[in-house]
Amino acid sequence: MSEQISKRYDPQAIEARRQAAWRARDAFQTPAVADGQPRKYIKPSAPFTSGNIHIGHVRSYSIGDTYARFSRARGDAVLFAFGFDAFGLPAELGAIASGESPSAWVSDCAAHMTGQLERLGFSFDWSRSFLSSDALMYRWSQWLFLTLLAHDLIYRDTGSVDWCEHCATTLATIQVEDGRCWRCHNPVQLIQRTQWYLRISAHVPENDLRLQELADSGIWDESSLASQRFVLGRVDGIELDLAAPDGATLTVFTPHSDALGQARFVAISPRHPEVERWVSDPAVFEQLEELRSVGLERDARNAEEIPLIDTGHTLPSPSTGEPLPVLVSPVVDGRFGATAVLGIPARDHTDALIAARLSLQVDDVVVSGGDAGEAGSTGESDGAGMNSGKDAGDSTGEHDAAPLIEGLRPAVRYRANDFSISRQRSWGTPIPIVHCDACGAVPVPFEQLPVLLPLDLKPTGAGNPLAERADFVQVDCPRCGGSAQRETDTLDCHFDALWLWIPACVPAEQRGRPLEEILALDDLRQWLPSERLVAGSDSGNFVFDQRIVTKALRDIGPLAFLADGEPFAGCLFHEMVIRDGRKMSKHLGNVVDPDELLASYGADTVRLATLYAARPQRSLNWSDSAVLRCHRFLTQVWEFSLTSLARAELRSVAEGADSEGCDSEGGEGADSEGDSKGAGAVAGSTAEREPARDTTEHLRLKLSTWCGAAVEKITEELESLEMHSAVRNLMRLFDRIKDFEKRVLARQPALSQADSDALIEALTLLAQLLGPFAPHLSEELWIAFGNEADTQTPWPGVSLPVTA
RNA sequence: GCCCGGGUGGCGGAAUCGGUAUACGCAGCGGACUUAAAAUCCGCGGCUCGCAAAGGGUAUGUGGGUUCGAGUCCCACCCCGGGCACCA
Repeated sequence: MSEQISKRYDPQAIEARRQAAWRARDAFQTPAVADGQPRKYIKPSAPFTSGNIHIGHVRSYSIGDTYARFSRARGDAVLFAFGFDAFGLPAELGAIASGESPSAWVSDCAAHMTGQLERLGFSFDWSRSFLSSDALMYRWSQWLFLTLLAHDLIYRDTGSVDWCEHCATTLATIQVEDGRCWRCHNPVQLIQRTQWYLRISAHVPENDLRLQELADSGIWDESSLASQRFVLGRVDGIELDLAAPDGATLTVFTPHSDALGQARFVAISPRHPEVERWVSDPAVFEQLEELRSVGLERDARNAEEIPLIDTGHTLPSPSTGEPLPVLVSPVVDGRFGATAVLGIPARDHTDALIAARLSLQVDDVVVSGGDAGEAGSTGESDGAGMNSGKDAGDSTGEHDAAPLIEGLRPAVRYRANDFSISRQRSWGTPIPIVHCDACGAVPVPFEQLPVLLPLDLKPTGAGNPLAERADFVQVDCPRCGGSAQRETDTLDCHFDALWLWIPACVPAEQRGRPLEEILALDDLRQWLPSERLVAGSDSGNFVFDQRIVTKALRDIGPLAFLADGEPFAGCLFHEMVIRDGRKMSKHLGNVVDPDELLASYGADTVRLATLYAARPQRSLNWSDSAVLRCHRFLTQVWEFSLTSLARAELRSVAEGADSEGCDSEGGEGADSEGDSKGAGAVAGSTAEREPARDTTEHLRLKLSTWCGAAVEKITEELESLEMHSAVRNLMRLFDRIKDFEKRVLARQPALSQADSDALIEALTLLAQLLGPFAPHLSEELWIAFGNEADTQTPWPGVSLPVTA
């Protein structure tokens, strides 16, 4: 075997050989789970079909793949597969630019990216990959839409969108340049439209509650938890009911339970269910309507700019009875959700700014740095927590030491809001709704799914190509049979993502079956929940909403087997790859091209470098020095291993005949043939004479201790996905192995048989430990060291069952 | 404005529980090998005073604090990056 392998490290040849072998033995096929075998569904992020893998993908999948390979080596059943997120605006723009249909564009992109990912050696089960734009996939989005709609978790409401009159189309934020259309440069206007919304509020408190369980489980990474807390936006405080002179009451909230006497106004969210009761004046109502239709300008979010409407009504202060003006402002939404709050300028920075705009008389403004109102309580969940009176000793709360106010009760508010899921675009999942003049909005019956999206759409940027297709739009009403029109809005990709973590659990050959049969599949159930999600830190919102919808589907029934309604048992959000301290972008010219790196150094080096350069939770500031370091490391491991192996083989050839046992350590008088440099060489056919006394046993013991420590440490680090430390320990182990040889040779001219055996054993262990990190090199060395080819290399100390 | 990260040599960055700051690599300098170059290997490198050696002084964004001891913990501040819901 070893003659076939060049001692020079040639990653291109090695990687081509290994990848061919993996394909031949279908190495990453998802196994059927055996009784008692741990199963792990490792969920990578779903890349958008942009056309190219970028270095951030390499980082993300290197972490996930290392964990997947480690898990297989320990004998776990592993499901590691993904799908492309193929719907969305960039696909339309790509199709416009290339003159293709979006479906052709995304399938070209997916094919190219798949080739890049295979070249990188990621161990995905490719038989399970998919595009979210496949009808077999998006019918699930339609099923989900109808299911949630039937349980009142989807509703219609109005919202505002950017509209270009000239192009007769809705524009996304990135299509608006300085207030003008990207295509025709005419001014953009905001218009009101009916939209579909996802109601998350019913499950938000449970998402909060479960967060503590996830934290206790220990397999949710701390920064992932923090991001979930941030999206949740929990604020603890108190609430009470205020009654206006005319009898109308309003429940108001505040986090500043100890400063009620310093309340100076009441602010209501424009989305508060009872807001209209407080805007009786037609002029004020008009302002409210305008506020709702215009939405929030990006630069008008801060307290100095944000719209305020004075309703002219007042409510009595909870402690003094003084009248407090009642305002309507979206400033409430961004901090506490669609609720009503007390404005306490003396304690709250934002409230102080608003009071200043209203020229309200305020007591001494003592704004504490803590500003508990901001939902920044990402630390401990009770960071802003204060049961009434908890902070009463605070010097700023002296005004109303403790007049007990009736009806005061602890309360919680969440910033997480319902969101719009419909888009006026042609390249998306069609919303399964038919609009009938007689019956209104009628859901398409489940058995008629999927509502197929025409594949030959040619978007131009103007109008809505889907709405212009009579063959799509004109249908009979499912209820009355009369003539009707299909909904021409499509679902936002965010909505597709709510289900898309599940299809990888369904074997490809089962995917065409009726939906209810797939939901009953054992295959589907045994892999859920996913053992670990590995995704970019920008996925926080997606994951939050996946957690919401999983709970909804548990309650409705399809996912009832997930008792806690959590899709991911564990989660790691990694940070992005940057360069020169900046996010990579073509504009800045600081993009790293994975293809070039692959051509120069090979996949093992590139993967190892992304793992080594920074801990996953930190941004990786790209520098070539990490690649050079890793390349040198792998080169040296390769050459040192094969050279040592060749010497050991020479030794056994030379000694094979005359020495009785391979551990024979007899012999006297050191032979002085070793040369000063590669002294480990066994000189020709002259057998080395072993020294009379074993002067290197302590070194072998030390080496063995080092090996044991490395296995222990690296195993722990892989379990907690601390890849950067694991790589450092691999490098350290290699240094120690080299050091062992150096020290032995400082004492005697050549390695004894026992030294040689110990060296080969340590190098074999190193090859084994490298498996999850540099899988191509690892497997070639593992075979070179005489182990069985074409099987999964086991983790040290693990014996894998022989699979037929 | 708000949220989350960061700030250590010429550069990327190490430093487990608060215990020899600057591991490892890049660049640089010196050497080996070579006709030469490239590649590879070995050695030396925080700054500063000192011809040099020996030996001092000083240093982890800034200013305080806790401690026998702080890159690490606490308080205040400065600067940089990322995010802030029709991009995914």
